[in-house]
Amino acid sequence: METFGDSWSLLIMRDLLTLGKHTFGEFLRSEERIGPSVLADRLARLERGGIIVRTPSETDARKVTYSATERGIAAIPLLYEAARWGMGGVRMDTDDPWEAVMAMDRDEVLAAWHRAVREGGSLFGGEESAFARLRARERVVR
Amino acid sequence: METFGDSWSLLIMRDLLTLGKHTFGEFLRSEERIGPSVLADRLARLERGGIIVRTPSETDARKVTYSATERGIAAIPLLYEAARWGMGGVRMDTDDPWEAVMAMDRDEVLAAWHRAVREGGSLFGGEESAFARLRARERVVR
DNA sequence: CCGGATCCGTTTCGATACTG
DNA sequence: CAGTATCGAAACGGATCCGG
Repeated sequence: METFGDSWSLLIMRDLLTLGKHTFGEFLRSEERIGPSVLADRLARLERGGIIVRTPSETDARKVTYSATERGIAAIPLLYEAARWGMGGVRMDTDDPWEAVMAMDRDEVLAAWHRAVREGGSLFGGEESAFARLRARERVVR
Repeated sequence: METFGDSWSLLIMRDLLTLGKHTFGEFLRSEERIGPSVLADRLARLERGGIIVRTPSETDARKVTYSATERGIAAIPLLYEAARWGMGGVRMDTDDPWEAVMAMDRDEVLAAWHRAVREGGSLFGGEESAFARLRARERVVR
């Protein structure tokens, strides 16, 4: 609960789990403009907390990727509810992917999201995103 | 999402919705020792955000109570998931009421919790707490 | 008394510059 | 590109004071 009381940690987890960001630079270029020193601090904290893992590339020392541990993945329902609460039930932007997600079955969304992250993906990011798969499946069901 | 990135606001909402605290003094005497200036600031912010309402007593100006708006009540699922994540699936204290809650059906807990708060109660606080009712019902079902 | 404002030393932030 | 160094500005939080 300590970690999610900090807004930057929350944002990092959001970028990691919903947008599929993995590198220092990607987090740095987030919408909210986090400073590099603060980012480094929060990444270290999250790592110490067992929520993310830092894995430097063996070939190129400059390349470091961050990914969620099982404990980090377990925070997905929390992010889901945070997003739902943040939207406030208001239907403003029909092109917003979050809108589409919230219209789907909660359990199915969470299951697909979990699976995607475990396979190195995320909710929205990448070609094999949970969102893309859910949409494809939705089309089949109809 | 802004409001729940702040740990004090989060704690205030927790005290309000799970422990049934309603007054400045009660929040002040919370486990985490929030300072009066910060508390006043956060209460004002939450009020401006339409998440809580401040209602001074008409008879006694010293008595002021804070309660959750519909928007604040809508944050209950978020608190539920935060609590669940915070426990980390670990079974440490069998007397912990949160443990008992997590063993119950999610939908039923959320429904009872919502109802209790709307009636001026909370999850754990007070005689007519959602928890007390859920336990009573559980005993009947068996 | 109780809700809150004021004051003040300390911590944290965030932005830019810099290093390997 | 990943991360440090630095520094002024802001926020914190703890103690104390004030008004109804």
